[in-house]
Amino acid sequence: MEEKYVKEITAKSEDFSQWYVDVIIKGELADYSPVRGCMVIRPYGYAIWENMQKLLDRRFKETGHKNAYFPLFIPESLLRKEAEHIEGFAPEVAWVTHGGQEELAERLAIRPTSETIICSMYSKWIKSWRDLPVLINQWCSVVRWEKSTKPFLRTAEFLWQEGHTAHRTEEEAEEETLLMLEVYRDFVETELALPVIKGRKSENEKFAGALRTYTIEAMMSDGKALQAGTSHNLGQHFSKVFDIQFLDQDGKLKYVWQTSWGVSTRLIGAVIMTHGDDRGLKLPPRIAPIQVIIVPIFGQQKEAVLEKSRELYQLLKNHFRVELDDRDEHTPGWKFNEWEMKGVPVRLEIGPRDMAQNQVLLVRRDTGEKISVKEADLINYLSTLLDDIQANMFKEAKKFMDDNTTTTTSFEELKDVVANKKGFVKAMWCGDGECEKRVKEETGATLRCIPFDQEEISDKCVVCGRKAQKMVYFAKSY
RNA sequence: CGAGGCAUGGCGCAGUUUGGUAGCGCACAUGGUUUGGGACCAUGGGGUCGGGGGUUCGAGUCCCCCUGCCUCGACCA
Repeated sequence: MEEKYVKEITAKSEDFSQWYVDVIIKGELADYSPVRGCMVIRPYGYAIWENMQKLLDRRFKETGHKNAYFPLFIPESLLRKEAEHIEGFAPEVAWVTHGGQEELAERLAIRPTSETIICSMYSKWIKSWRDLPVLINQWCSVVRWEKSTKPFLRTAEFLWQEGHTAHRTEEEAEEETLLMLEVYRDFVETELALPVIKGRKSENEKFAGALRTYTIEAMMSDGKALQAGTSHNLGQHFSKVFDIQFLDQDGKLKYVWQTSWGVSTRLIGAVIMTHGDDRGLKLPPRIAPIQVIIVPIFGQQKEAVLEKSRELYQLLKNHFRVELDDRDEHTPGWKFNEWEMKGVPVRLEIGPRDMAQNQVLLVRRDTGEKISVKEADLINYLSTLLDDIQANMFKEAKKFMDDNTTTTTSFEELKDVVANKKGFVKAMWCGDGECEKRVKEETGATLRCIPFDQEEISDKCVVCGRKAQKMVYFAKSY
């Protein structure tokens, strides 16, 4: 960076964590609240979430899902039914013990996730093969009493969606699990411009109570991995415990096969950490609350410029998410920094010089490039430009991920890369959880996923040297 | 939850060592001049020093407890 534009934000290179917090607070995405570990999502940050919701919800509907809402409270007995599940969540469940002054006969958990309460209803609703599949999604917040928190990435309460489906056969459930993983991949890559690795979680890393967990893993610009979304094939673990049975066509009583899948407001954190720079946030046009910010440069012709900028606003508002910053109390330069900090993809400057030539000046947030465009071409140009920015942001992020992915064939090399180079490490693995644990203990990196796109790097496990089963990704993660 | 650090107008900080009744920059308000990369002048408002307790004639400053935030680790979307 040739010049330091934004004074409020700590340089990324200086202190990545502080930079991240600065971008969120100064960019007015969120703020700390009086409640430990809980943040307030401010209007600008919430608008990003709303855009994400819209784009995701459309995809859910297109794949046949319907939204519903289940209770926030889960009776303790219900939560305890599936042993593996409660064991996984026990340390982070918040409990309600009193109603008013009276102590409850049975404690109520505040949902850390809704498998149990939803399953209890499914057992009531599902009787016949004709009732299947059940394809339900819920938008809600969940609570996990986290020990250490960080805005968007890990908070005690967070917003998410959780899909819960029930199927007639194992194959159908597996198909659904993979379909939703693909929906997530498509969503984050297309709309959030976040490249991801699609794959399966190891036994150690899978969801408590799942048969198999699939994941999309993204790389943040400090080289750490972030689990961006998960899709679980729950098998029949829950249906057996919650007695979700149906009478199949062959006259036999069978347990349903289930899935669950979710993404959360953590994705906002992923967008910040993947695309942001020293000037602040950089938002992909598809989810940016403001795609084009109009900044009038008054010069000596304040009234005329103001009138023209209002005209431009009217012209553009039916095509783009656009706002006019006609505040008088700030200079143009101040506004430039402000909107760059907030990640607005395109700035439109209009001043006396542009007016004289019937044009406007567009400035790209992603590259800083300045382009003069004739007013007559503006709408077409902008729509192409926004697509271009979206594509370029994905390309940049993809390049960063590729550049920071290293292939290793020895444990020494793996340790060295994790310690000194950061990023993802590709290596062969024998499939033994003990080798996985050794990597974690000796390097701090975890097995992020077993990618669908396999490569044969070598035939030996990077840890123990035994015959390798799979190529996997290791990385330090959030 | 373990180790370390921090907490003073909205934000960033000084004042704490050697207790004496709170200051600077930015931001904010009003008026004026300005406006193509965080403008300038003038005037003005705002804090009781994270919370509680203690020592003292007197505490932002010393002692104890609590809380929150940040970093690292353990655990997790």
